[in-house]
Amino acid sequence: MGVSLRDVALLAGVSVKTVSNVVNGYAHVSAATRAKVEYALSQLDYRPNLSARNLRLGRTGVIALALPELDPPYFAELSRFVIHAAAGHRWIVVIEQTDGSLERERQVLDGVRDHRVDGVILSPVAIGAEELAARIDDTALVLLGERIYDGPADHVAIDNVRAAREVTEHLAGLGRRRVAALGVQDDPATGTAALRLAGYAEAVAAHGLPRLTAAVERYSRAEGAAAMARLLAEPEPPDAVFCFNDLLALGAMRTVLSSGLRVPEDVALAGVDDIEDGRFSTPTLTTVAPDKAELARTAVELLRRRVDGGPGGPPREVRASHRLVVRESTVGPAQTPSPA
Amino acid sequence: MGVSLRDVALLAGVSVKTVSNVVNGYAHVSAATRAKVEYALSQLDYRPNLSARNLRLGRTGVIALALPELDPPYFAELSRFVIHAAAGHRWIVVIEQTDGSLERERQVLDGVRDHRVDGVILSPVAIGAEELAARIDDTALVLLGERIYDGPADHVAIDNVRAAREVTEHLAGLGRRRVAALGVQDDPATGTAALRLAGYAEAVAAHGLPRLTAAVERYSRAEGAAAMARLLAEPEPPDAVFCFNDLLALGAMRTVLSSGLRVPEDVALAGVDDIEDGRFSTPTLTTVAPDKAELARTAVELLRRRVDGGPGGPPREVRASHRLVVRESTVGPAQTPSPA
DNA sequence: CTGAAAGCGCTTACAG
DNA sequence: CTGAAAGCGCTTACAG
Repeated sequence: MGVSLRDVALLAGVSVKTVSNVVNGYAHVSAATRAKVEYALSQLDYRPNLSARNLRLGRTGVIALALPELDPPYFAELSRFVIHAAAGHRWIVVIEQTDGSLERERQVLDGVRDHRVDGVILSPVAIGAEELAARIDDTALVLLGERIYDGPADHVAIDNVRAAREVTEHLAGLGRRRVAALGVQDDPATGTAALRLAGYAEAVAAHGLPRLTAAVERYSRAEGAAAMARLLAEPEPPDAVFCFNDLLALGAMRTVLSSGLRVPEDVALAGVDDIEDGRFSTPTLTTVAPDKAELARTAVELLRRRVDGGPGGPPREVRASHRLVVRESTVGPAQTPSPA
Repeated sequence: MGVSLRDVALLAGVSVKTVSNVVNGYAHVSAATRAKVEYALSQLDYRPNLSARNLRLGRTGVIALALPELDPPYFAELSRFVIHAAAGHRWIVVIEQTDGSLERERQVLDGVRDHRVDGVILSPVAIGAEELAARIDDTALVLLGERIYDGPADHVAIDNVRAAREVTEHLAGLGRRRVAALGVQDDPATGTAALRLAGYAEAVAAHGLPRLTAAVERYSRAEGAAAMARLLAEPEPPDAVFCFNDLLALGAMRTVLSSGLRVPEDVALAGVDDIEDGRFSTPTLTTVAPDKAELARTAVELLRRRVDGGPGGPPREVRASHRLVVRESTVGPAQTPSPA
């Protein structure tokens, strides 16, 4: 192996403890001793062995971020923020892709008991609140997403119902009379689709508008495109569509445009997530932007509390902020730079 | 802490060594002993402490995947494959975002010496071959990307010159007479832009076509859009553009469409990377698809060799395969499903 | 086939 | 302010 504390101690003519003190920046080391040790440290180019330190300290310095998949833009963007936030706590982040499988989600949770990671930030898909409650005795865990609210672990999410209501109201406020909701799913009451549908329903009811919905299996461009095609095929197609995420909206946009209709003139479109793609689509996409940095920071801080403080009180439900970002897909081109 | 080998040994009435043998699946354990041990193991729900095992074994079970950023779709998609490939070697993957900073790249490389990770898969931006050679004495390292060829470490990439030639030839073969290259940069001879420009130059020269180029600072949609605007503003604009990656191409597409021109009728567009976005843009995007799974698998295997085998011979230069995927942005709609 | 013991490198009471 | 020693949990020669 490499250079150990013992090697440094030998060279500096002090004890291992003293070297450890210097390395860890403890006070109460005489200037002379410190100088000797620091000289030896640099002379030998000492690097602490993190495996040893972690064994001693009973931690790993690693946390897991478990997502269904990494490549949907929303998850990739969120991951970036989580990695940054974790670095601030001297944690490195292992990305675990669960593919939404129950078995994989269980494995990730086991990572804590295997001393593989100090804690887990999980965006659950398959695992239920009951099983979670049963298996996370001492597992530091923070939940993300819309799957489990008021569950057995800390949870951070935006206010989905309010966000959905706001987008729908924006659409209605533009004078649209047939505002559809695209992305309905047969999920539990606290699922993403259910919450966004609830917010949509509140808004259309308040405006006395009809309720139009299109269901999907997955939140992908392809499903968004197909669902939009079904909406357009109806006798009275919508003049605005609130898509439950940006990917669906981008797929829907493709369908609208390729059927010769215009966005937003014929159909206004809005999504959720504020992924980068929507800023560069033609037209650019109106969306709900969750504060991803805040989401990430909060999740990491909650995890830090659990790791440091043991059990530490009942699970916390935290709301992160969001804002409506209005772009061309609902209000038309503003000052789009017209090339040539 | 939790349950240790010693606790299991006590309960089973055997030595720690024997429990370790059973846990690690060594042969030569009598059936009776094995049964006793396994009973105790499950009774106590034993979990090996990976920190301890790693300290003893001198490894961490973690590798780093260091990329400039995670959210460009190409990197997100590639990461997913790397994580899968690494799992096959019982490695978990820490994603390190370097932001292209030299300091961050150095830190990541230090991770090996800190016993934080067993090895690093790095897509370098700032660090040069010379510095790399100087600092990677015993660091297991595999390079990705186009920045460093024939450097001091193993390297995997597709054949960029050939790929660029193939796309350009596809464009020329369609009868386009003014094929531009979008994405030129002032980078070293082995940089992405230089290699793709070389392939492009070979092809246009072979077809007796003029050489038209547009430079960019970064490979983003925004820069692609801006560079395309400059090309369209020229007296004789191109009728086809080979964009050095898909993001640039998607940006360019936005510019072409919003200036009232058609893709591919007026301007054919092609990119590189085969990111998912290009499969759902309007029109869908012709591109060079690197075999990302092969890239990832090869990188992980090379790393495994270095970690297991010590130095193990001179650096290897490996080519991963790619293929041209022809879509609407060069040949027009084929059987696009026309809704309603 | 199984056991007793050493040691990986670190941190931390406990003395002095 | 500094040192000698124990111990985190594991694996591995070395015996028997």
